[in-house]
Amino acid sequence: MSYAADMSQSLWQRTRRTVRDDIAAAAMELILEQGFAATTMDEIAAQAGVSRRSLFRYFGTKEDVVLRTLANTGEAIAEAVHARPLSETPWEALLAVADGLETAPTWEPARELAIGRMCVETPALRARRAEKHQGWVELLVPEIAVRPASGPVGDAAAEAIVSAALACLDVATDRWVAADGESSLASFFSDAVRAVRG
Amino acid sequence: MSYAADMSQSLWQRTRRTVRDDIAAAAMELILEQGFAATTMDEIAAQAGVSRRSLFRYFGTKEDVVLRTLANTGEAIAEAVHARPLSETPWEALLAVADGLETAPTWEPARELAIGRMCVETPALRARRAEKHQGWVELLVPEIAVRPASGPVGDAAAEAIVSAALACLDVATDRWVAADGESSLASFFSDAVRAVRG
DNA sequence: GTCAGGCTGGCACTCAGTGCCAAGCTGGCA
DNA sequence: TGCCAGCTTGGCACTGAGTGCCAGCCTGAC
Repeated sequence: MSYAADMSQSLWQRTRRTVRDDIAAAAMELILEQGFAATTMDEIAAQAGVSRRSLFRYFGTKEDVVLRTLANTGEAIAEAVHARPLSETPWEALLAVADGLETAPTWEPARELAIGRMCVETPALRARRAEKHQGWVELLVPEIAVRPASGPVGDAAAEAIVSAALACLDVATDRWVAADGESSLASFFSDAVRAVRG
Repeated sequence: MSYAADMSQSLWQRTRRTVRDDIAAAAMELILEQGFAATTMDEIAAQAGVSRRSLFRYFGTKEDVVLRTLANTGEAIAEAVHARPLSETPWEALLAVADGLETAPTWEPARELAIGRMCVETPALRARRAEKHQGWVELLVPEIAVRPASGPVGDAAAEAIVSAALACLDVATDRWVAADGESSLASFFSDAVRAVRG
């Protein structure tokens, strides 16, 4: 069944966020079937029952249609780090947060796996994901900079730590996707961190 | 004076690499003047004295025109790591290689700074650079995986180490660019690594 | 001299993304 | 109830990146 039918009627009454979600759901249906590169924004617009122009108002780029959830994830991670006791070192806090990631209400393994697979096979998506991660850095730096380590941490050091941690997350995600979601993402993450910190 | 005049005559006789370099030089002249986003591939082609179509044969994307040197850098780094004694740990080798980076014959601080600045202000370029770095990972992993650490290293750990190191390099590059090339890139890199490995 | 293979430029096309404008909806106010 | 201001939508036209195709030209081998 198509999304076009029911969405064309009640679109205006819905809140913006709901519309976004509905469009994204319709888009994912198409993209998972045809692949990211082979799906055009015109097709997505048609499937979602909105005009091409409006589609670009909701999602600035085609990549954002797939990766829209990542911005929220960045804020969620920052909040989770914020919630950790200040006595924890940066890495203790980050590892603890990673452990809790998969139990968050917004965590849907199937969706994350699908996105992960798509990122592996579509460099443009991977690049865009990296950009999003870059955005997370500035969210996370203030949470990390205040934490204790060997010596005062500071912004420069915090930025290095956060960037390295996100690199570990990327590696862990790739491994997790390659393993088809077997085992937990957190375990791959802690493996990566352990390797890096020796 | 323009590149168009002298290049339109002798273009065919030149070797492919030279042509690439000449095109890139002409392009950089334009891009540094107008900015990356405001410069079109048509303008670059005209300035370089080649057709738009041929320009796309030499550089698959607009970003590649600016970042073309990075692929070589990846191989150069891999070779440099290969040349380090096998008794060195991954991080010892990587730090040593970073120290030597700026004395390499291909290292031109002015160009690197210009590229770095452009990457800061143009997300698309930054994303593309990240993609290139991703390509370096597979070059570097075999060089790192054979090195000693606390326990056997292996590919998974090596990938994490290399990715984290490249994240440190990115942070270091940003700082170095922000400092306008004052101090050495290597010192920023070792600062980052020290912060990460605490 | 000629023939095959590779490089070149031109043309037309697809598709992402943007600016502009007119039409419609909504909530507030008289 | 009627009107007005502001926001959203959709349609249109446009720019610019990137690609496929083809025809012409140059080069090197025989």
